Amino acid sequence: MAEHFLGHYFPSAQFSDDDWRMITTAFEQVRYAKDDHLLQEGAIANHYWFIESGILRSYAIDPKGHDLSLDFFTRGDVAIDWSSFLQQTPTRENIQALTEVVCWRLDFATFQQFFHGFEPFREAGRARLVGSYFALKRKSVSMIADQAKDRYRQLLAERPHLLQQVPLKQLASYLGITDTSLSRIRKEIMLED
Amino acid sequence: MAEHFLGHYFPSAQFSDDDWRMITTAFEQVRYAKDDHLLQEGAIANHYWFIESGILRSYAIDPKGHDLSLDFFTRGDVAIDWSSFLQQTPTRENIQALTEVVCWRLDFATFQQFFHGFEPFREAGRARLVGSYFALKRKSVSMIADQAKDRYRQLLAERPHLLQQVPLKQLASYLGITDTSLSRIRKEIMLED
DNA sequence: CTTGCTTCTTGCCATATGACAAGATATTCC
DNA sequence: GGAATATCTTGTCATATGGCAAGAAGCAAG
Repeated sequence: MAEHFLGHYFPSAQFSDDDWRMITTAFEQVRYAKDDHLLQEGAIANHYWFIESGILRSYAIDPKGHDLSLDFFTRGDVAIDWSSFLQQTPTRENIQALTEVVCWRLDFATFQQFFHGFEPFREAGRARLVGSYFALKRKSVSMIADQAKDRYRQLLAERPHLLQQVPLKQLASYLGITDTSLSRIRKEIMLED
Repeated sequence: MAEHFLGHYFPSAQFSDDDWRMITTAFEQVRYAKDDHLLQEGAIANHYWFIESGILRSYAIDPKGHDLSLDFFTRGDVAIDWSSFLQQTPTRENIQALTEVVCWRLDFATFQQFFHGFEPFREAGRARLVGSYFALKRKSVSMIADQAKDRYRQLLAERPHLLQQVPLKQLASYLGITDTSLSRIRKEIMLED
């Protein structure tokens, strides 16, 4: 079986050659330029994207008009608005390319077919969703239990590549603070060690 | 077909009589007394619970030893730690009865059998999970975008029954503030209107 | 009823973070 | 290369919320 990029995402061994071929050919490689939008507020998410390279950001505009970063996606991640995609309801989020991006996308109808048709695909999809849920809960607890400086330290430890490539303002709103505060926190940490 | 409490949870019309009977009989009615624990940190969640009456609370102990309320569950809700249940990994949460509780529980093995065996059961389960994810994301954005007073107002509007029956301290940590602050917020709101 | 125990309120002060505005740097584009 | 823009830093001051401790009020148990 030829080595397909999706082998990084699915345990291909669990599929028959035929099934695996059907699945991989259903994904379409897509490229986006910096600042392109993959999903815009109000639309119904009809795709999701397995990322091969580049950085994506999801964000929402809050009632006061502030841009809030919700998540960042890089190689190995799946960029998706779970609610809009699975419920086929209008999204409140936007997904935007922060760099040039190469990814593989699947549409909802095909996803449904695979989800109901292939047990390993189903388990993998459910595991992704649960993983997202867990990560969100962890972040949510951290927002309450930890100070901003600690949240930044954790991001620094876990996703250092983001800090290089994402503008400070977008990181700040992800951490739940202003860019001004993040700049100060960063300075304090520099002085500490 | 006899009217079963689970009819509130599943669109029973989508199942054949035989399937529906198999599903409903797999659920076991369980009662808990106030302060009983249904799940404790460190355990692997082997059940989830459809609630018929009473109030449950999930909480975690943060690194500083503070008790953080994660969620509340009442009639119509499903009390579950999605991550621990679906991934069969040790939980970091606790689920506790705040009142006497009557509920219907299902174990993981049977859940898996139904999930993979019945498409409507599968869709219903996935919809529940996505619903939880969406609610959590909404709360997460609110923690960043709204002030504590607004979060309290929203809780007051959406789940007023909780405010009557849940101790202020447990509500406060759910809102991400101290009981002292919540007491003050509550007073301010009383004076306003 | 009275003694305890939990829950809730209130006062005083501390602190993390926000708001705004001015510069300072870095980046992009012609 | 230089002008225009976006990004980042820093100062001053404002504010939401926390920490701690003392009471007050409600509840439970003998």
